Parts: sequence; structure tokens; C-alpha cells
Amino acid sequence: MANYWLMKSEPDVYPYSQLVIDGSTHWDGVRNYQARNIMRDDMKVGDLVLYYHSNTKPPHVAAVARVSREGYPDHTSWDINGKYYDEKSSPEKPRWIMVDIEPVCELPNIISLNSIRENDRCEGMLLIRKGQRLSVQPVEEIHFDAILDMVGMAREEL
DNA sequence: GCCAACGTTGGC
DNA sequence: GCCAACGTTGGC
Repeated sequence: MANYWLMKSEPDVYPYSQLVIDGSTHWDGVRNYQARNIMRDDMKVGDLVLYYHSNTKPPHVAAVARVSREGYPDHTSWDINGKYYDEKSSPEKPRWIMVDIEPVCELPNIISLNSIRENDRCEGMLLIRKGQRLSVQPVEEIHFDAILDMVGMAREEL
């Protein structure tokens, strides 16, 4: 049983177009325990991911990606010169976890946060809950399908 | 640039 | 274990 996720990235930092260029990427730098636990325990190879661009106008879902490698230690956490360094993490006792994702397809149009908010079928989504800011979050299947439907797509076509 | 919401840290 | 202070996220 596949699961569905939403991952946030700032387009200034790592837009979906870069994922297409790279072919796949390791989702490093997540330093939130809840998000880490999701990547460590719940994300499986083949799971589909809504690729969300945050901190941009308008914030939006841009594409669909797929988990291509399950949770493993985030090596940037012990790179003392990197910006994601955490002194409490080491190769022997890694504290932070990442997954790999690969591109699936760009949406024909972006789906703005506002339009998601206005879509009755998206009611209850974590993304539009007040104060919610998890950068890796679960998406229910009905919501995943509702999002795709907003651009005339269906899961079976992916 | 502002600021609300939330998470983390550390003193007690 | 509480909670004030601080830092971050991310929409607006």
C-alpha cells in the first residue's frame, strides 16, 4: 500500500527543475524530528510526492516526484563546514535522516496554495492547516487525487 | 519586512 | 518538568 507525501522546497534553493536536471537528489538538511521520523519510518520506495514550492509567489505545488531510496543517514549533519552541521550527529550515531527522490512529472499548471484552500475536496489537508509548517508531510490518497484532478490528471497516468 | 505559529534550548 | 527566551518557517 503506497503512501503519499508532500515535500517543501524553496525554488531559490532547489526548484523542481533542478531535480529534473539532477535525475535524483538526496533530501538533506531536514532538522525537524517529526519530518525525520517520517523519512526514517514511513517513506517507501515508489511512494509519490507532491513537490511544493514554498517562499515564492504564489506558493504552489509544482510537480510530482517519487521516493527512490528509503531513509538513510544525512551525511551533511557531520560535515563541520556545511550549513547543516550538527555536533550531536556523527557517522557512528547519525541523528538525521534523508531519503532520495526522483522526478516523475511536472504539472501542466502550478496549483497555488490559495486554489488548494478553495477546493472543497482538499478540506482537512495538513498543508492548509493554520500554523502547520512541516516540510515533509503525509497526504491522504483522496487529497492526492484531488490535487492531480485540479490539473486534469489522474494517478494512473503518472 | 513583518509576524504568527511552532520547535528547541537551557536555567531553575 | 516547567517555561521563558530564542530561532525558524513560511505566508502575507
